[in-house]
Amino acid sequence: MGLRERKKQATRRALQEAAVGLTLEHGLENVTVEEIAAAVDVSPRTFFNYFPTKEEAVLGNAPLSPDEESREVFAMGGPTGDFVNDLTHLITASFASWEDVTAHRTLMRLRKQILEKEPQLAPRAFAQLHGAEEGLGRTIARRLGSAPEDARPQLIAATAMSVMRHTMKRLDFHEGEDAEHVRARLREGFHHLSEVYAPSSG
Amino acid sequence: MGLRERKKQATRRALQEAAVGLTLEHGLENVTVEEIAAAVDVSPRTFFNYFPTKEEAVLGNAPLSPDEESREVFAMGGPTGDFVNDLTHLITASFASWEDVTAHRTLMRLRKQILEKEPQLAPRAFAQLHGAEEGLGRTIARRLGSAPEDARPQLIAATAMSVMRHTMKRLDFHEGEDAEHVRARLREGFHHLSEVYAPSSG
DNA sequence: CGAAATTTTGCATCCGATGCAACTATGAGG
DNA sequence: CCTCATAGTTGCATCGGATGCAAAATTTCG
Repeated sequence: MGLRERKKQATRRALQEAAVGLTLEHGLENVTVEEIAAAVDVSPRTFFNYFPTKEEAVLGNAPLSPDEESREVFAMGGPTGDFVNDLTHLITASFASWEDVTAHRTLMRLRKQILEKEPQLAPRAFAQLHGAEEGLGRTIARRLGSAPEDARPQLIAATAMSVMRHTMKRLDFHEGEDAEHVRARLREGFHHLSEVYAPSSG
Repeated sequence: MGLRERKKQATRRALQEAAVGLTLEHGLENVTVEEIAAAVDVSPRTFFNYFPTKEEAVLGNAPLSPDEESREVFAMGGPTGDFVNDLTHLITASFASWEDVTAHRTLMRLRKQILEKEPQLAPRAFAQLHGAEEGLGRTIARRLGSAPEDARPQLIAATAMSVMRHTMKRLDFHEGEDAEHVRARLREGFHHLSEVYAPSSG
């Protein structure tokens, strides 16, 4: 990787960290793009060459869609044959590089703190998960062999994302949390659902 | 109701309709607050006396939380004794006045069209449901007698909101859709979930 | 009618965001 | 090393959303 590319990565990272740090310190509304840019010693205009909005610098914008191979495996009935368990594999495959997430645990933790302090940002954070929802529904439809007008796959995708969201909310991004750990938590969540929503369980 | 109050309601309604109409016609980004205000023959500044943001005029801001009595009934094990069925009652009670919703079917339909055409607005629309989630979780916790550290009520609330969202997406806001109709659709949704997430159903 | 309360409005201002053109740094080839 | 092409940075102008404030205008009520 050349000098040019390295500098870009460094600037990007620095802007994210400045955005996160300043937001935690003063609150999102009391931090201007001008300040963030100044902290990194870059012009305000450059900030917008890296991030389309201030919020995106604060929250990050992980792409969040399972790779083609994982989708194919899931659609064909794998990897284990158990629907719920396979679903947890598909979901965790969404983190294009889970190592990346764990490598930046500190940043993730700070972002979690921000989300707790600034509820206005929550919708924007959901938008990422929601973006993946439709595609997830299509993959589920393939596995189930559903007719196109069957609404169930989308429903399953929507609730699965809820479980994912619920699970992520309780992650603390420390060492122990690898993909298998997350899958275990997801399985727990799905299990709770099957208990609660079973007929006459109240 | 005095003249003053009536005029306010009229202005509010007119602004919403102008916002919705212009947005459908030209797209959200191509409609300015100035234009919306001009269409209602009101100063731009006045627009912001009614709505804090342009988006809120377009999407509306129904409060969306069940009334105290409905929460109490649910927490105490009613109204039917079946958990899932009672949950559908609690959720539909969230529409402080369902009549209001049905009375403005046209506006609701237009908003639905907007949400399909302008995906950027979806997160903001979810925010309303998300706002109700935590409170719903607490009510569920009361009914289940859960310990405070039990995460299940929040999980149930989150997925219930997903089912609600999924259901609302398929409403078309015509005459037949009263609260009981919606509850039936919700029950269907919950039923699908119990089937799918049941152990070894793949 | 006239005073009090409430709304509307204009004005100034801030800040996020975008397009554009000039400038600067990097990378590749002779 | 120098030069050119390319990519990235910067300043500038501009737009539009949003807010605070104080001066009109309007409704309410005595």
